[in-house]
Amino acid sequence: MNTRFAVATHVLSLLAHLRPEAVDSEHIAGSVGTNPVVIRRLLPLLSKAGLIRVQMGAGGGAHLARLPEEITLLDIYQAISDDFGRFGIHDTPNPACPVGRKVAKVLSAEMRGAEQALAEQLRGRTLADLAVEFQTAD
Amino acid sequence: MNTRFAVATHVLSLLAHLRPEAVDSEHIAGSVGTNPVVIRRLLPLLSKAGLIRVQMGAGGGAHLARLPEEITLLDIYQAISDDFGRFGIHDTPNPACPVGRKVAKVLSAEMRGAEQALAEQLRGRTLADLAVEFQTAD
DNA sequence: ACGATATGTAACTAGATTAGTTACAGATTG
DNA sequence: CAATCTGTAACTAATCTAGTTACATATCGT
Repeated sequence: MNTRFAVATHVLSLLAHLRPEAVDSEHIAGSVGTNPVVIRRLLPLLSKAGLIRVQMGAGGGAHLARLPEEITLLDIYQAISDDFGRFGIHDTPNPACPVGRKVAKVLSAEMRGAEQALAEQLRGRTLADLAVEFQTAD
Repeated sequence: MNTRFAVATHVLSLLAHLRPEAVDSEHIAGSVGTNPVVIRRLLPLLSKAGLIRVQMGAGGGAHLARLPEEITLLDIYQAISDDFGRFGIHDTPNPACPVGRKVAKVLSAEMRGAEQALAEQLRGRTLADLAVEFQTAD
């Protein structure tokens, strides 16, 4: 299973919690429960998306580049998704069949619609919304 | 990549196209461009979901159990999704961390919301809608 | 300048998942 | 009873993910 979205959201929630302090990959990994290298492979993706800033060297680490209310779950989803889409389409349909000839075009349109609905939901939730959830009683 | 949703939708669109004729797995596989066994592994899932009826033996095959306008893409999506979820959650967060302690609960709620938005979009599209797309000019 | 510290990244391993394939038992038809 | 078709087991190859070790590079503080 792909846990990158969960780990990325965990990391950013942690950075929001400790803001504006810079946190190193070992500390983050301790909270996530994984290896620091797994975190260090994730940080460049979040950095390129403009969600965090990372500093190398002694005293370095990662911190949020924006306010928690300005980072949506869609930002995170897009940052860790290479291109887009978790729906795959089979690649060798039969062009001699009326269905096979157009299935790629028809299905990709449907999948775009589905991804769009997913994206709109994620766009409506921010790290600040999640922070409230983290603070409620168990 | 997971192409089961695409293949399942292809199969059902083909059965809608050839309705009410029963189609065997070899014929279906010829349209999809795969091995008949791949299709035969899919048919029981669609059958259990009540989308098709399958008959063994000579002259057998699969045919739609409902009208195309009564089969939604959500029906298909749920039929082929073992339990649920395109999102995975990492399994060993640190319970000593305020974020790690609640991350599974908070994230699963967000993921449910995202899946729900996806489901609502898929619920609004039927095999009959797709049939129109298959019939438009190239 | 230098030593300590932290990221970025390559390389490798193990495990899970997917699709494809062969083979065959069981069901159904005529 | 012979032909046909599904259901399913077993195996392979390819791909993906996470975890791990190792190290080059960058940065800070003294």
